[in-house]
Amino acid sequence: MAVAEPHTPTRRRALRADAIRNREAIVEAAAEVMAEQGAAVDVREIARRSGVGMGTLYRHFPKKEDLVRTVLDQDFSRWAEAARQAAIEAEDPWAALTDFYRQALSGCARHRAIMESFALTWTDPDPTGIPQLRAVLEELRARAAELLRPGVTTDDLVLLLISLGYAAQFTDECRPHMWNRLLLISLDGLRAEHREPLPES
Amino acid sequence: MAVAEPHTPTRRRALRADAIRNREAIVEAAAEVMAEQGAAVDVREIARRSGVGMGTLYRHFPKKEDLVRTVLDQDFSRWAEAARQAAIEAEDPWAALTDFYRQALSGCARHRAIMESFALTWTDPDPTGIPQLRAVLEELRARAAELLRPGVTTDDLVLLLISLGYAAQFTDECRPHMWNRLLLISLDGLRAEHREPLPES
Amino acid sequence: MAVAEPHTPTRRRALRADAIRNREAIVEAAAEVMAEQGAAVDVREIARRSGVGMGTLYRHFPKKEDLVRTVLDQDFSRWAEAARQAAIEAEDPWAALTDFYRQALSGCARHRAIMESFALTWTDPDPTGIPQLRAVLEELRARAAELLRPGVTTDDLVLLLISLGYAAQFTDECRPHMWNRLLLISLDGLRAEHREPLPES
Amino acid sequence: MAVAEPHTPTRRRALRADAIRNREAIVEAAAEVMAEQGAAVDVREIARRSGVGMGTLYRHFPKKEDLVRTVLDQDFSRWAEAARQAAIEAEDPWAALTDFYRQALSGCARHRAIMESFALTWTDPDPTGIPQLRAVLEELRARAAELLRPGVTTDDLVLLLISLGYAAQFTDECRPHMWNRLLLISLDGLRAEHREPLPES
DNA sequence: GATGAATGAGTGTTCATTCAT
DNA sequence: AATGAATGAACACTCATTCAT
Repeated sequence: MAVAEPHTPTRRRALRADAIRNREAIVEAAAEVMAEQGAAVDVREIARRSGVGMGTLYRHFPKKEDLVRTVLDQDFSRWAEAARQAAIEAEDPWAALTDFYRQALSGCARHRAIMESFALTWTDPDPTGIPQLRAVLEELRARAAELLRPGVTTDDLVLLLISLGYAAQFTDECRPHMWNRLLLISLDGLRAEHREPLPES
Repeated sequence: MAVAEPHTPTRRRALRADAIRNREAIVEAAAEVMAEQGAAVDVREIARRSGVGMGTLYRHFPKKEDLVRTVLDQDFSRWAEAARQAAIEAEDPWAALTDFYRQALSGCARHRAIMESFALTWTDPDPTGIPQLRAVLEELRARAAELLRPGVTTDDLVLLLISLGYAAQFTDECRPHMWNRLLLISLDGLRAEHREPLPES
Repeated sequence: MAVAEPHTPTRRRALRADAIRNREAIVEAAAEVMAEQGAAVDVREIARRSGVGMGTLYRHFPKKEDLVRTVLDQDFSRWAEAARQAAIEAEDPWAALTDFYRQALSGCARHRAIMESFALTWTDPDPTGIPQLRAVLEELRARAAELLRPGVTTDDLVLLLISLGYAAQFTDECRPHMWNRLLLISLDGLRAEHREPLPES
Repeated sequence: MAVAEPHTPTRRRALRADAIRNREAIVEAAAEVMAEQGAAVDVREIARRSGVGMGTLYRHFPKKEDLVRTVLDQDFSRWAEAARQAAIEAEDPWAALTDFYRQALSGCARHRAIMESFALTWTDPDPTGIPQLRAVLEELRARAAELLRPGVTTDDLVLLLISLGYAAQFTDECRPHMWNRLLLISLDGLRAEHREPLPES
């Protein structure tokens, strides 16, 4: 009697749906707290905010590190993708660069943990994280090559992002968008009209 | 004025000398370890390195925060002063600006806690800390006014310092002085030839 | 007796067959893992190995203790029965005793939980467990009475078994069958030629 | 003024005396609980019984394992030494063996953790623990060589001790000293009059 | 005044047991 | 009935701060 089968996919699905909802609640809560306070959060706080017990949290993420990584991977990717989209929608190569930074920095300003993660992933060969970002910047640099001063590397652009990201972050509360000025200044410094060679790193 | 001192002044003096020596040892040790690891250090480590007991440390600094502040005030001042000196010794206003940043960033790269402290003192009205820095940059800006693009504020210069300081710090281990390139770029962006107005913050 | 069953017997039967299969799978898996690791196992591990969910496991055994007891009862009985068989197949009373111990100890060496259980069931009036064992040893003792030193009680034989069982267990990995020597020694100590009276317990 | 010196040994001593008292209280409490319940104790229970806070416990023993080891080393040594003394005071080689076992087993009966430790130290080359014990038994065996059946090894004697120790332990509550009977039996099995060769281990 | 031992709330993590689906 | 996700009380361990000597 197939009807009585307890292993029907439908039933399974039902359970999973609930679990997935919980998992998402956990990730969402974690993302929220981590954006506010960085990665050094009490797991209990995450559990509380997501409305689940400790066990549930640990069922989905056996180590705190796993959750942190998951949130970081997700938020970092979304953030990088949003910035990439902003670049794509721009009209010209320079606007692409500008819009990319503007979008990215706006994200940095709101997410402490993303900024913290740079320190961890800077030397990390993991294809997500910095490398993902570098790839986008590499392309933007290629497209804007003629507008950029000679010798500017992709690493320069990455470091500039991180650097301004930090500024964006901690001015965000008291002086939101003050970083926009710094961005404009720095980008102007990247223009081709500046011929002075950059020092070896 | 000895009149205000109760009991035998001599004894007091002797003890005070000792106490001051201890206090200095504590601050020195704290500065050392905070430069390496930032402000989130185990107080025990500081006591150990300074060769005093926990009680002595807490007699001088009732809260960890007190010690951290003291160290920060001191190191921040020294750091700012060193940068100011570099500026003073420069030949022209632009070199003064450049040398100031170079010296300051070199300091940031080696002192984790100073970087961390920006976040704390950014909004702090305390005359030491950021305001002290701002005063110097204000002067440098005034001297270089004609070379700077219109609309550049002292706050821009302060934020640029903090921003590059962060870059300096975390590239210092793997790519020392990579921040020099970023510095050159940003400063070029500050030159008077750029006429595009900066946005309101 | 179908008369006592409420509702539709057919359905019930079907379900029960399934339930029984599950129950057996649980017990089997539990037995396996308890032999390896003792009774202090994660219940999840048992559920995993038996291929059932936690709910099913707890439906059959509301407390972990219930499952442990069930497994112990079963494995203990089988183990005792195997030893009894070895005794039955022996040629003479002394060989019966020897073979019983050899078989039993060989079982102890391979089943951690059985050894652990002695501590629990030693004082347990439950007819399975120790009493079951005692009954067999009582019979073996009776048959070998003339070969045994005066005053040897069944309890002595039971305790000897447990004692050697422990030795068997923890030498099994590094020095398998080293316990055989101890068994021979102890049994020789039980021979009738030793007339020295045993102390009151 | 040397009188004021805060680093005088006397002061140091004073503090240490207190600390040592605490340390001893911790070890004592731990030994007590571990004798009752084995090594798997809640550290909080130890802290509670010794009347100190968690921090104090962890100051003296940075890891639970450290405390467990300390207690085990101490109690094992005392226990082994007590047994050795009993052997020394005996009148003849056989009595030495008997008294050694009696004393040792009496200790086993009262100390769960010592019994547990056998499993850990059985293969441990550490000079404390089993090897210490083996050395004593080696000597007792040598002295009683002529009275022992041929082929008895020191390892046999060690394993016999552990084996009977287990029996002693779990009969101690309900049937104290029942193990005395088993000891007599086993030792009789070791006597020279038994010529049957022991199997290879 | 100096010392460093003592304190205990808080942190990451596990696991027997319950419950919604 | 079966599933496995959810629960939360423990547990080992850390560290800013206090206190007896």
